[in-house]
Amino acid sequence: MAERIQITLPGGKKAEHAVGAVVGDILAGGDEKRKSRFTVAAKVNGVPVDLSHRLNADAVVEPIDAETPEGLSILRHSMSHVMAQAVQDSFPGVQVSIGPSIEDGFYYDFEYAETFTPQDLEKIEERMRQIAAADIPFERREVSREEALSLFQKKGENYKVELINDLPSEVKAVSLYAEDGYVDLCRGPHIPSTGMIRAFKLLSVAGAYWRGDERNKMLQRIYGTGFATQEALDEHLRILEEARKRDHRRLGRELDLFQLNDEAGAGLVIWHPKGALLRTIIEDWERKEHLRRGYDIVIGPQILKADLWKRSGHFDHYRENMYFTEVDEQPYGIKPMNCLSHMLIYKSKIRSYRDLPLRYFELGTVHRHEKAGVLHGLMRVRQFTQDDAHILCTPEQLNSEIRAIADFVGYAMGIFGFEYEVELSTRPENSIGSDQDWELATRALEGALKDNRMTYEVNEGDGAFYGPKIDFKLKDALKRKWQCATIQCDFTLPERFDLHYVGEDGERHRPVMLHRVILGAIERFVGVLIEHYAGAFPLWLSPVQAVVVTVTDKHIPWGEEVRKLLLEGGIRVEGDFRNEKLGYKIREAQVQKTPYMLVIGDREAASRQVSPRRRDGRNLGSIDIGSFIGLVREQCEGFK
RNA sequence: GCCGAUGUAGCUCAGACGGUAGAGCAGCUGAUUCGUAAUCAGCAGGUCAGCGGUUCGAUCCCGCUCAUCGGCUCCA
Repeated sequence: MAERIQITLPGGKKAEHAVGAVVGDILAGGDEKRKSRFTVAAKVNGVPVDLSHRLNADAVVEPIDAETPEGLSILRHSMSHVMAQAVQDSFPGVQVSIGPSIEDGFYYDFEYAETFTPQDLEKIEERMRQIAAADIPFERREVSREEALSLFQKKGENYKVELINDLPSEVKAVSLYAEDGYVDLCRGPHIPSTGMIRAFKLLSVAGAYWRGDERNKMLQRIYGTGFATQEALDEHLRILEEARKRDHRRLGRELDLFQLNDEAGAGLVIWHPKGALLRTIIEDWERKEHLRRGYDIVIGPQILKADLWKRSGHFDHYRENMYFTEVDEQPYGIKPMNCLSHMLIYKSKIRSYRDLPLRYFELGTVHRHEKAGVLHGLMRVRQFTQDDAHILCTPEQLNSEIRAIADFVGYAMGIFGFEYEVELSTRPENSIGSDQDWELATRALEGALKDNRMTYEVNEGDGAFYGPKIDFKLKDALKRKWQCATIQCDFTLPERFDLHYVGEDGERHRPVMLHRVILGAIERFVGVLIEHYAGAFPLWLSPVQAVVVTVTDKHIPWGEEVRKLLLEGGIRVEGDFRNEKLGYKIREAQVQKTPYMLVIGDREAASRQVSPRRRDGRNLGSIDIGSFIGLVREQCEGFK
């Protein structure tokens, strides 16, 4: 006879669960009125259990709150169960697979002969609301593997059967979750009952490989999102809408920065004047900063003989992603990376330890044959320019070089207005190179991070095949993460190209090579910048910093003169002298997110001044041209 | 590459059981000369993504291709 225990649910409601056999995991919160953490008074068998250990049957019940990440994740995961039930209720013949919570919501993967449509999603949502309204308890039951197996075999749930069969042999029992007759294989934990499900929305259907393996069958994945409260859901949907408005593909067209044209080819960016100017501003900044930090600027050719790519190992490891061509019946590879010419520069003479470190910097344009399905605006393209550098140094210099790069990244992120996170990726499965080299390189990277007192996460086995790496992920205004800077340690290429330097001892030694980028691909970085600033770039980056706006035609002569004076003063300025009302021209400049609008009317013509209006709507009153130029320069120097 | 959806004017989108298409904004022309987010009027604008098939006739139905969008896989 199972002992039964009474649990207090949020809102004071009582629920009874059997200890051991049936245990509901408790989610507190979820009640709109409760903002503070809610404590559930419940113990099961008196055993406290870590919720991360979800196979433990004697679960209990630490207070969880839907406003904490764990609580929200449990809520969403429970929603995915309810969705699965709703789908199976509405569409007979659907097989379920798995349905976890994810960063912004949840999903569940289904196999079904028909394709789910947006109308189907509404139907499923409706059924979910019914299940939620019925306030059905989630009940946990432990059964033997065999029992579970026969249950799901009988139901024809082949994916569940596969999951059970693939459990490690020492697992003797599995847990089931049931809601009023509906049973699913799951580790839990879940909310106590479906009544806590209030705020959710199904968002989209997409294909997804079973178990994430492209050799497997593709299932239909339904994505949804959910929150403890309607307000939180509304806020999330608002952020999604905001992200849509900031989409760099949309703003790129509206601000006339670039185009992606299918006549030109997929993944090939055509930069319009303003976009090209923005890029140029960034590139000029890069050159200046690299020279300041002791880098040498170099330039290599776009194509190199195929033999060279064979020697570097790219032909073996990267051929699928390379473009090839032929010149005078000789095969050539179009560069997907910039390292090779840098190696040849190093090899062009005998190097002494006194020459090291050598830092070769190239704004290198590369071509990579990315699969058609992965192309995305400026974020994933087939031709792009990296702010690439290769540093050749002695093993002893590794630490200080890596630290300097990390500092450079931090400086750059500050200048462009981003926060960032750091990840260290270690040796992958099929890597090349000796254990000793990997050890040295990994220690060097990790040591430099520690010496710089940086916090970082470790991604085991996520490094490049030739060496470990540090990745920097920047965070934009909407908290989305983007890969930008990376530092990769490489012993292989110096080996393959037989690079050496003459040491203090007069002997030949092998240098180490660091591959690194700071902003990464300029294309992607511009895309991220556009979305981060929603197109309203800081003054120093704005392709057009000011627009001269005349009130009527008779003010054009002074307007022209102002524009000329500003151009001479180094300001990126345009004139809008069209026969339109002032309000119309202000609106247009505003939509274009131009930092300054200089209104020229009777007053300004008489006093030979300008009246700047900032894009935030503030008017600065009438000031002299010289003062305005000084103002702009000062802001630009401070990267404002 | 895979699953699904989509492709109509520069942009956002209507539309016709198969009989070669519209609206707003943008553009152009004219009027207007105006003080900080949209002045009025007129005009022009389209191989309905491309190629092939079915049909008396295809932008619409079918097939292929290309591209885009949402994901998956990939990003050494």
